[in-house]
Amino acid sequence: MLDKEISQAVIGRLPRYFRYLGELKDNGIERISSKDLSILMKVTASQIRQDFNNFGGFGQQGYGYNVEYLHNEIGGILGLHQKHHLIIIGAGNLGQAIANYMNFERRGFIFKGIFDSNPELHGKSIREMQVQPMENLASFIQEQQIDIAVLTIPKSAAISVAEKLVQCNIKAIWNFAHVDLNLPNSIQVENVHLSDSLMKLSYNINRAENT
Amino acid sequence: MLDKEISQAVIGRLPRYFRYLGELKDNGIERISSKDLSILMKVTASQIRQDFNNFGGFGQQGYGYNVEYLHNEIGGILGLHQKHHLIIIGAGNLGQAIANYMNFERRGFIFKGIFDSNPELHGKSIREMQVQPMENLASFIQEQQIDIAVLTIPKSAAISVAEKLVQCNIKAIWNFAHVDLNLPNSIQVENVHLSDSLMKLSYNINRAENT
DNA sequence: TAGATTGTTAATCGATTAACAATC
DNA sequence: TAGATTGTTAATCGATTAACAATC
Repeated sequence: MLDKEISQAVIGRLPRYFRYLGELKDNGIERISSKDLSILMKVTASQIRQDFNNFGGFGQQGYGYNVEYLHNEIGGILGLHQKHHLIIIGAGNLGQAIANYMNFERRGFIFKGIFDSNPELHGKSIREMQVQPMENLASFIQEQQIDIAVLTIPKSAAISVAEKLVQCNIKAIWNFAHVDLNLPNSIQVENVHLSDSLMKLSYNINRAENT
Repeated sequence: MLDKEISQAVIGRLPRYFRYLGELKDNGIERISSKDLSILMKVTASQIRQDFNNFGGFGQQGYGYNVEYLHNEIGGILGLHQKHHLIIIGAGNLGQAIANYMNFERRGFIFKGIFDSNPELHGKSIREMQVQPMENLASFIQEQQIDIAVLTIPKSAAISVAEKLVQCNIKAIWNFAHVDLNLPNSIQVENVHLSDSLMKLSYNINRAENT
């Protein structure tokens, strides 16, 4: 991978390509042209070819793209060929949901532990893991070589916990708290702001009704 | 609201403005200039003014913007002054988490019911609501005037359920299933694809390590 | 009034789409 | 070979930023 910077617009589309290619592969489709894929995905064939060519030529003139090969390449670009160790901080409903929804394991995201500041939850078993107190956090991250922390705690706690995670040399934070984390650029942050998403939906309902 | 179409890029930023303005308001700040807000939010002042002026002039030269007024206006644009009735379909971990994480109520999204196809869950109580069988869906939507359905079911079920919802005249679907729903344009769909989000994070971890 | 800051037009930048020569 | 389809350059479109006159 060269260092020519890929735009986040392109990155944002890669998981969707990955998903469609996975489905094609599961259906036994061997090859597909950018044109056919564009019809399936409702985007332009131009965009598909431009996107892929950010990472090199995956296709063949007159043939198209080999589905399995391309699927695998995009998986690699997305970093899915490496294993990532992750922990969940916040054992409330959302934290438990994510722990249990570990379809992610299939993609190399290994659930290693769950933490909460509430003593009542300590020792409670979630997916064969006992909820740990926050005091264990630093040593656990180091010992278990944790890459990713999932933040499913209220925003009041999120900022200070995030700073603590940075000190523990975490690589990335998957942030479900409804607050912006201002962390060093070396820490990767991906936000899932559910209420923002719901408000967008609300806007679009409104707009549809008033036109 | 006029019909000059606002780009989704702008809409996507509104909830964040709304959040910051809410916090300023809670902190007793009365007014703010686009410049100060731009520093706080780490965007350009130009963008802020352009964004707001899509909806009309909310500020005053030489003064800036009144925080409370602007907060309220943006809330209105986002449709938060109306009440929305929502149901959750899929009473698994994620569905339960969303039902319980009903901070949303504060914004006018009223949780009215939860459904699941699994008979073992029927009657189970979630936030004082009993899980209902799918057979009740159509009549319930009509009687309770449900606007929004939250889909927290596996993708295998999501497409057929979504089609059923369309027949029931639902207005909008908040889709957590990892599949694209191809529905009529009159139905508003907002996707939350958690695994896409995690893959983006994975890409950025990778990129940070290889540069 | 003078200073501050908006609303808005113009300039720039980046992303998407179209076109086509290269080539399988 | 002829047809198909990529990789890539050029053209277009849209979004962001800069600039500044209007005005509080």
